[in-house]
Amino acid sequence: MILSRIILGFLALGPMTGYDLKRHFDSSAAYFWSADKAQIYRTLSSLVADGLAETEVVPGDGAPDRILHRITSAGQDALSAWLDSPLDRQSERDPFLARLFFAGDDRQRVHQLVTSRRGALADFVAELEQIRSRIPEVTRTQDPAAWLRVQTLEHGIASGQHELSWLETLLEDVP
Amino acid sequence: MILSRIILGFLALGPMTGYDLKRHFDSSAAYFWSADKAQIYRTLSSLVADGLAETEVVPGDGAPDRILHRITSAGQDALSAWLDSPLDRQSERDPFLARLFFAGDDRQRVHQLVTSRRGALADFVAELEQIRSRIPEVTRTQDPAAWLRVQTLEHGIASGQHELSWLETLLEDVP
DNA sequence: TTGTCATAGTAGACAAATCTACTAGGTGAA
DNA sequence: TTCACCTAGTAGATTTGTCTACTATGACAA
Repeated sequence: MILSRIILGFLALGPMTGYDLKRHFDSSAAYFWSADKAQIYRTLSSLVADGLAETEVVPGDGAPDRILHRITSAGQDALSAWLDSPLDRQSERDPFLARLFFAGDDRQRVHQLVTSRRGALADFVAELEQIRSRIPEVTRTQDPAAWLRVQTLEHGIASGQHELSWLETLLEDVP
Repeated sequence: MILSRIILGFLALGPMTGYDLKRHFDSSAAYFWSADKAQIYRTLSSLVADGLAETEVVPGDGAPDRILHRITSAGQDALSAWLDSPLDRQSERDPFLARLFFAGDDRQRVHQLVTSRRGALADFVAELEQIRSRIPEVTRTQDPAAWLRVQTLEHGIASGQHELSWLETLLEDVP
């Protein structure tokens, strides 16, 4: 499934441990995917079982061993196949919109809901901007892959801001 | 979980069958939630088991019976409790952004990916606009609950258009 | 008249996601 | 020096989600 392909995508950027991957999901990938720790480790195991990744144990003297995962050439092929496969219809799922849809005619409830979403979203956008600020400037010609990653991040920021401004107009209409 | 609350939200608008719910998920709820048919029926059973909904069998002479589900007062309470409970942190998941992030420096691949997303998204937005066009105009003072549902739909349309225009600029940059 | 679509619901298998709770050592602060 | 947090990984249970395949009937079109 998709999580395994995303993990392959990260492994293609360099070998890493389950813990490294978890940090990626919580930072650079936060605006397009999330993953549970247990799920990451389980998926790594299945990638190794399928020959799409291989492991190398880096002994941590005293500290727990690090299990580095490296993408294999079969893994590269699987990643490419995924990237080139047709997009299946996206099922949009937005828990906030779901609530708002049913919030009904209770002005107070709507106000509270919108305000708390605004707070959470503002925090999220701020986090993305933090991540953005730590990435050095690149042009498309210099490093197309890095440039593309920045584009997706900036889109995440822009669409967050777009929703924020919608929330503002909602709050004006429901004072 | 959330699906059960969304179903309660629909039942609060009027009693309906599993089939009715499936149609709602495929139309009016399409921009904020999707649900599998089997999942809907299973969730309905658990709502009844928990006393949050009750059933009434409407015999279809010849045709299969319709099992109408009606929200109970305990169900109303559960719905209210959900609407007023704190929003948990939203985990954004976007399979298209996930692919784009890893599409790397293959210009052709990026172009193809963006183009096909544009096609699918344009179709989706067109569907939402179709749904919008079938809803009569309401002002907030006339019917606040209906007005709010229209607002969420219009936000779905607007954010779709926002992404579409981003895809356009991407295509200009990656010709 | 055969086929397809819409209605209405059931059953089972399987895959994926989440939650909780562990082991185990290192670092830094109150 | 206790407590919390970070690193690194494992184990198990449970919940959700998805897919496939069924039973039935009515309506409509080729």
